[in-house]
Amino acid sequence: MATDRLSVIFSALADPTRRAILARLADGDATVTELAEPFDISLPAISRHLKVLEQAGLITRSRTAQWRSSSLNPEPLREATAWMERYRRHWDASFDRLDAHLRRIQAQAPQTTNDPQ
Amino acid sequence: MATDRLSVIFSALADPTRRAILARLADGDATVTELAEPFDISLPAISRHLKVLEQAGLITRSRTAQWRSSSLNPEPLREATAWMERYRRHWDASFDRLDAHLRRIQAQAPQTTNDPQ
DNA sequence: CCTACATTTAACGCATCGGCTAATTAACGA
DNA sequence: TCGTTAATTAGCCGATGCGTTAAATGTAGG
Repeated sequence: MATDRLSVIFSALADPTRRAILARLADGDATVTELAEPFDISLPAISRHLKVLEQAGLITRSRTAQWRSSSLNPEPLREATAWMERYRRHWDASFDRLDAHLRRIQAQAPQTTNDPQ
Repeated sequence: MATDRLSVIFSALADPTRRAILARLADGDATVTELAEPFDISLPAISRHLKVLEQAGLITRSRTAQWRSSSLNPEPLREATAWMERYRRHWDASFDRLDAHLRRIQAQAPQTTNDPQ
């Protein structure tokens, strides 16, 4: 069923290997072999993790000769965070004040109003 | 494998029904039957969704007579957000400035330093 | 005690996930 | 053109996820 965007993003983040890959990519682009190096799993497995991350929009990939470089695309993290932000007032007492403050400096989008997922 | 805390949290959030349940609970506690009402799925299915949410720490449950009330516990969302925040600098150009500002007003925990997952 | 109501547990089916090895594709370079 | 290296695809397997229906459990109340 996981057909909606947020489900795809959260599913992608649910795997520790994939999160570790994202962490690695935060330090710079890397090829599949480079990304596989720290792990005990096979190259095809890494390849499929990358496919999952790509489909979630969390990485983009480019090809140079026979190497496929992956780079981090954190935009979906922003989406996921945006969803969670709706609950921030429940955990952070001073959220409202801070939020208002942030919006003032940032002049962000007019606030996500009411999409239930 | 999903044995680490973040994996459990993200897995719980990966299902749209569970996210909708959380959204509902943001408006106040509810019983299993009340939570099931908007959905086309069986009560046992909802019951298991609640179990998943509970194991992720996203809800807590209390029993009054034969009713089990669920209430939102957003603390894990804070954890998940904390993980994502590490990438914020990649998507938000003005993050560093804002982050510093936030830390100044909030006097938060001394900043997550270096846990790779 | 017996019934009704709320919820969970059991047992099943089916799809997806995450791993593997083997085979294939793609590009380079001698 | 042939061999090497990089990466993906194919096919398999066991585990898990999410749904179902039927049965069991727990609690209140006549």
